[in-house]
Amino acid sequence: MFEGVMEGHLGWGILEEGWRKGPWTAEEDKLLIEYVSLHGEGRWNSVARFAGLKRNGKSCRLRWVNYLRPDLKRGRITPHEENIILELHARWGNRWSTIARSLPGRTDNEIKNYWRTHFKKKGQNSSEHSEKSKNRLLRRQQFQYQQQQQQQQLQQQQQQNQVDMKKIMSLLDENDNRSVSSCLAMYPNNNYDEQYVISSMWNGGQVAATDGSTEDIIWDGLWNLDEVHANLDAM
DNA sequence: AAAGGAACCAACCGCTGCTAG
DNA sequence: TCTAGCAGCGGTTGGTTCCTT
Repeated sequence: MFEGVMEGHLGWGILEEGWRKGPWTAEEDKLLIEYVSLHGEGRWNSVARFAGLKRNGKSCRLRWVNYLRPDLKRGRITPHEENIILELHARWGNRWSTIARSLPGRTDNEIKNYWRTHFKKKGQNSSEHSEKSKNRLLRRQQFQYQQQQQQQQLQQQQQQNQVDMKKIMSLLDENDNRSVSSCLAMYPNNNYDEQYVISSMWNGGQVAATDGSTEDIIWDGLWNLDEVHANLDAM
């Protein structure tokens, strides 16, 4: 987001007591991802030593938890999630990490930010809420409603895909000698990503890229595997 | 088209609780 | 039991983007 622009900004990207501060660069992200994929989460203070990052453990943990974790959900908070946040905040107050646990893929930081921008201010000066901001809210809600409708359609599609996935998996169990492509051909409903995951799983998780850019594919694969795991958990 | 304000988001800080030695 | 180190949490800040006027 701030890369390049912020790099030269006074006070950002500087070294303080040997630690770099400010926005993360793509290179730093890459190092951190590599470190976590090798050593797992935790022992954040070792990251600097082993990954060659000039970041303290706190900063590394925060970057991973709030931005790099592969199971993070991107995009706006949906009205459904908003309801959950409201309900849980009423119950638990500002215990953001507790609330975040009920919203898979959302971070405490994200929820905290959302609450502050949407509800805290609303509560403070609800009486003086102008017509303008009401209209703005209305438009936003309309937009979110449309998004929700789209998401529901997507979910329906995914549910159908899950059924197909089950069938594919049982077929895989049933007949190890059958080719992946023939299994996939039987269920054309699945999208490319899911087909890719199935192929990866079939190949024992090994991923090969033809153009040499293995990294993106590997991470795409991890993303998709997470989704598959989530789907399997939900079954 | 430009200015101003609101919304969004990444990142830092300080504090607390846990745990190993 | 005490203490140091670490991880995690909530609060806050400040830059960017979006939207309205």
